[in-house]
Parts: sequence; structure tokens; C-alpha cells
Amino acid sequence: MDGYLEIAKNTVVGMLKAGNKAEQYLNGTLKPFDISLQQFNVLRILRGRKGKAANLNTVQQRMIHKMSNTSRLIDKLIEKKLVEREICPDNRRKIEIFITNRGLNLLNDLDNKIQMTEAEILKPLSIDDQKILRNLINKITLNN
Amino acid sequence: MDGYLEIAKNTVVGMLKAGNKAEQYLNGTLKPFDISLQQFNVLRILRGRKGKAANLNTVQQRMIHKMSNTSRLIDKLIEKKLVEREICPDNRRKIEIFITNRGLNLLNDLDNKIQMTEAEILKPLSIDDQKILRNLINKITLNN
DNA sequence: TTTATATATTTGTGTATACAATATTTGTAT
DNA sequence: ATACAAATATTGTATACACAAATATATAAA
Repeated sequence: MDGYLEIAKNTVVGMLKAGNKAEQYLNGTLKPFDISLQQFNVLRILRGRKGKAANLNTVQQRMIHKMSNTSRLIDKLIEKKLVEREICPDNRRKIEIFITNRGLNLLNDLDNKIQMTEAEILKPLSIDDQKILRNLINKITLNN
Repeated sequence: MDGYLEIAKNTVVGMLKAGNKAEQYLNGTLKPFDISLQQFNVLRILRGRKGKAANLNTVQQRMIHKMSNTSRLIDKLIEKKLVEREICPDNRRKIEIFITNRGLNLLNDLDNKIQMTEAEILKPLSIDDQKILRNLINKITLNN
């Protein structure tokens, strides 16, 4: 295998490892709070809508992991009373999902801890390197 | 949230998305061949040892996804006759794992397709950008 | 109005995964 | 030798996931 292909291979393997490391770290931080990274991300998506409802479709599109069974993930969040689900009155096929105060409080408690974890993950990089990395990665994930 | 933390957050989210995208693409390429990305990586690890056996411990350390049940993953590969397992004679706690000719042939068939998939994933980046990305990512995953 | 098609969500099912518990073998100290 | 601890791999179990099929509602066509 020549140089060009070798670079591509190493880059992709590195992407997988880096993503996995980030996932491990974040899940470790979230575990004591009994939610998964995916659940956490859904909560953050909902918080980002500032009270406005999100239907399942929208949530699914913004999720990091494109998963098929978002319904059941929402079920888990409802069990924990972190979100609420209502049938959309305009279009009864759709559902609307809201984050509860309890959900907002949980995110509030987690914010600092997650920031520290993110800093820990990126510790080997200077702030300038982080910017470069972010920009390169953004190019790759543009249409996702 | 101020600039510094925002950069870190976006970078980490980007890492997750990029890793996930790579995983999706690679799994898509592997699916017609009925093996998962993890199984494929184990096969590549074994090929890299050029006939020498690897014990399960070694494989586990080199795996991209640090998973606990490598035993069962190996079981799957054995079912498909892509690897073989023997008890290590020196230390009967250990097992030794070999890739079979069938496994080598499968990798051979896959090499081009995987290279094309890697190129597809990295398409938005110039070769120089790929090098930069690889170097930055390597810093992050150094001790993994 | 009935039929067909499209959209949105949920559910069934097999597989994968994490984590802990359990062997089994080896090494070490008494 | 015996007992205890460490290393290595396997298994039990609950949860998470992917993919496809099913359900329910809405829209369009005949």
C-alpha cells in the first residue's frame, strides 16, 4: 500500500478511535446521572429549542447517531420524567416533545461536568489546534 | 457559554459525528460481505501479524472499540471459518487466534472497496488537510 | 366516496454491547 | 504441598441498537 492510501486509512482509523474515545469519556461522565450520551444529546437538542416543541422527526435529524428507534429512546426519557410527549394537534401523525423542568435542571447540573470532560478529551491540543481540528471535521460532516 | 468552551464543545461533537459517519460508511461497505466493522478490524489485526498467532488480550488492546466481549466476536469469526482458535500451549489460560486462508482472501477482496470508502469519507479534504487531521487526531488518541 | 399513496411514528425481532460474575489456570507465599 | 492472589478468558443478563414490518394519519387521485 502506497503513501496516499496509507494516510487515508490512518486518518479514518484515527477518526474512529477519536470518536470512540470521546464517547467513552462522555458516557463515563453521564453514567452516575443514569443517562446515555444519546439521551443527553436529545435533551440538549430540546433545550436548544427554548420551549418550542420538537417533533420526533426533527430530533432524529439532529442526533449525532442516526438511530432508527428514537421512539424508545424518548420512552426512556419520559420514564425519567425528563421530557414529555404530546400528539401534535395540527397533524396527529406527529408527536411533539418538550423538555421538562427536571430535564433542564439535569442539564444544568451536567453542563460543568461535560465541559470538563470535553476539555479532558482535547487536553493534548492547543486552542488553535482545536480550531483547526474542528474546521477539518466540519468539512467531513457537512452534509450530515 | 463563551468562546473557548464553545470551540471545545463543537470539536467534540464533531469528533462524534465524524466517527459515526466513518462507521456508517464502512459498515455499509462491509454489510454485503456479512461482517461488521469490529470483525473486520480483528481480521486486519490478525493479518498484520503475518501468520504469528495473537492471543485474545493482544487483539483486545488493539481494537478500535474497546469491548468486553471479544470472545463472542471471535466466536462469530470462527463460525464463518475466517479465524481459528487454539489453546496456548505455554499458558493454558491464553488462547491463540489465527486468520485462515479464507479470512485472508476475504480481506483481499475487501481491500479495494474499503480504500474507496475511506477516500469517499475523506473526499472533502485535500491530501494535506488529511495529514493535518491525522496528526491532530493522533495526538488525541495517543494513549489509547 | 373509495382507493391509493405518502408521511410519521411505533413495534417485532435478531444481534451487539456493557458490565459483572464465574470459571480456569498460573504464580507466589506460607 | 496448600492456600491465596493474579491473569485470562468465558458466560449471564439487562440494555441498546439496526433493520424491517406494522400502524395510524393525512393527502391525492379516481
